[in-house]
Amino acid sequence: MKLSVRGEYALRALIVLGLNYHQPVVRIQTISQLQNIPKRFLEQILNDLKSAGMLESRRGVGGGYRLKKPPEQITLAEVIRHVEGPLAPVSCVSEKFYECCSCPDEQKCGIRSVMKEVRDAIARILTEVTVAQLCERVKKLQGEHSNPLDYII
Amino acid sequence: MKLSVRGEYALRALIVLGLNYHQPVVRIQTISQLQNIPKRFLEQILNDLKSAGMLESRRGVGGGYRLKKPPEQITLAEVIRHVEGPLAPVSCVSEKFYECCSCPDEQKCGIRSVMKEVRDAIARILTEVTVAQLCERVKKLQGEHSNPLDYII
DNA sequence: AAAATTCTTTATCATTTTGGTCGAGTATCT
DNA sequence: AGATACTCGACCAAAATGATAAAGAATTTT
Repeated sequence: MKLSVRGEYALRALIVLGLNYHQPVVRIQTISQLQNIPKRFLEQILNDLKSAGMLESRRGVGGGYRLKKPPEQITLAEVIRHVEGPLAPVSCVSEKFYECCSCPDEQKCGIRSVMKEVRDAIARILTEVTVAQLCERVKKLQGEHSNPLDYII
Repeated sequence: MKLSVRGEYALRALIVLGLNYHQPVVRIQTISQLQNIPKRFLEQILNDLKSAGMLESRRGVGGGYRLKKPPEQITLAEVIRHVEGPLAPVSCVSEKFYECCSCPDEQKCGIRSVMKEVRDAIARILTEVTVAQLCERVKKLQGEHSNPLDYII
C-alpha cells in the first residue's frame, strides 16, 4: 500500500513550484537542492509531469519549470495517478486503470467489495486536495519563522 | 498504492477458512483449488499467517489448516499488516511501522499531513472489517445459488 | 558567432521486491 | 510401514525501483 519515492518526489517538486508560482520559472537544480532530491532523477520526474500537461518549461539561461495550470487546479490524485498508476489497492476496483483479477467471479468477490470502499476513501481525499492546498498546509506548518521554500536561493 | 497478490491470496485463503470454520481443518490443496492459487506459493503464505498466530495446523492424514481465532476476531488490517507491511502510503505516517523520511523537516511536511489522512481512512476501514464480515459479504454476493466455497470438495 | 546555461532524450544499471518453484524433512493417521 | 500433508530453507526469473550518464537541442548572454 505504498507510495514510491518517485511519487513523493513529484509531490515535493510540485510544492516548490506551487510556492513559487509567481516566479517565471524554477530551475531543476533549485528544486533538487531545496528538497534534497537527486538532480538526474528529478529531471526524469519533471519531464514526466510535463508530458502529463502539468508543467511547462523553458530551456537555456534563465530557464526552468513552472506549473502549466494554477495550483488550485492540480489535484494530488491526478499527480499520483500519473506517476504511480492506480489509486486502488487492487486494479479490479480501479476507476481509471481497471483490470480484471484472477478471482473466480469478480461480481461475487468479497475482497473486491471491501477494496472498493478503500479505493473510494483514498480517492475522495486525493481528489479534494490540490497542490495549492498542499502549499497552504506547508505555509501553515512552517508558521511565522523563515520560509526557505518560498525563495529561490 | 497497490496490494500485492501475496496479500490478496492471504485474504482469499482466509475467506475459505472462515467459511469452513465449522470444519476441523481445510487442506492447502483445497484452498489452492478453490481460489486458484499456486499450491507451493500458498504454503508459504499460510505458514506465514500461522507464525502470526492467525492460523493453526495439523499434519498428516486428515491434516490441514484452520483459523486459530474466531473469524470475528481477525481484522483485515492485521492480516495486511502482517503480509504486506504498513497500511500507510508513506512510512513516516505509519502507526505500526514508523520510519522517518528524507524530507527536510517532518513536522512541517505538507505531504505528511495529507498522507496521514489517507492512512487513517484506510486503517479505519480495514480495522473495522473482519474475516467474518468478509465471509458474510461473500455469502450475500453469492446469493441463493450453489455456494462452492462453503463445501470441501 | 561562440560560450554558457538549462532542459531533453535515451540508455544503462545495480538492487530489491515479487511471484513462484523445488526438495528434503517431519509429524500424523491408518 | 506407508501414505498423507504440513514445514523449512534454498533457489530463481522477471519486474519494479531508484538511480546515473552521455549526447543533444534550445535559449540567452557576451
